[in-house]
Amino acid sequence: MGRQPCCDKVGLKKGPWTVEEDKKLISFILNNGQCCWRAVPKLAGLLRCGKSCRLRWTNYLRPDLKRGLLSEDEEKMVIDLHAQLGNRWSKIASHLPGRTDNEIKNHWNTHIKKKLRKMGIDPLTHTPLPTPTDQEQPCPQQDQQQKQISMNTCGISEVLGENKEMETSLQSSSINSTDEKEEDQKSMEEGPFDPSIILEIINNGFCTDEVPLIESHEILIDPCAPSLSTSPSSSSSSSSYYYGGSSNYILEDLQLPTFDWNCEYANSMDLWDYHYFSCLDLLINDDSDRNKTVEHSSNQ
DNA sequence: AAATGTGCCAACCGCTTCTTT
DNA sequence: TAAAGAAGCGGTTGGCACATT
Repeated sequence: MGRQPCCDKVGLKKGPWTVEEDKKLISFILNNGQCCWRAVPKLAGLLRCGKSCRLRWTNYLRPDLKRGLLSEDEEKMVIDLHAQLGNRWSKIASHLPGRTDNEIKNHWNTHIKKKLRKMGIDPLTHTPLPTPTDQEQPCPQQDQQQKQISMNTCGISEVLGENKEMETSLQSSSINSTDEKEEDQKSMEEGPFDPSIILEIINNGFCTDEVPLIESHEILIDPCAPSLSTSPSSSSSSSSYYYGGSSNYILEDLQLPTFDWNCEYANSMDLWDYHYFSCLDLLINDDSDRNKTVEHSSNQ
């Protein structure tokens, strides 16, 4: 069967977005909401493919995005989720409000992977990387039983993390619905994650003193709990990272209302003027990266 | 100061999944 | 039920900024 790639059409622009294009896209979506991405470029007056518009919006322009590096807690969560779900970045992102799959994927590839390798853990399988000593010392069965106990009580990130107060185990936090249960079950069956590595890691010398074992009954399941950093005051010191940053402005500075745009709302001129000009001002004035993009684009 | 290497991330590409007809 | 189209997803790349030699 096969289809023509949507961006192969002659005359469509590629590459970094300009401020003008951003303005058009923001303006269009604020007025019309998100619908039918294929039609968006035409209706918004953009020489982009719908896919490109969707990506730009979801990964950069969306007002509910958090900017800046992932906090420690978020990182731990990503590690745990990755252990369960593998490279399903969108699933992982869905557990981290304000974060995009692209962002998490990038962070994984540039930071977490290295971190894990450095600690002797294979980021792909979440198992210890093979070492000569591993081969020499096969695990006695007794240890296996002990590992089995640990499997149910401890997430890998708790071992890896420097922060000692991991609030919940991933295994509880991610299971919110029947679908997810099934999915997670599937992931556990197929997935590479074998929590029994925890003891091996410990035996290899990783911060044994700092790893409290949590009994399964101690794990709190609160699907309604506020997610990390949903408000500036909701998380620990790490929140200042997001909100104190100089150039990562979009989410906070836009001060947009709960993100559920619809035409009626967006057509309110008062709101529109306020948000529109906030957007434009920020897009044009406040971010070095943005200017970078503009310069870059204008040089092309 | 210039050349080279490395890190990072926005954006693209193409495949998969979902929805509609 | 199958085909076609739209949207979503994950892997990869291009290019800029910064560090190192």
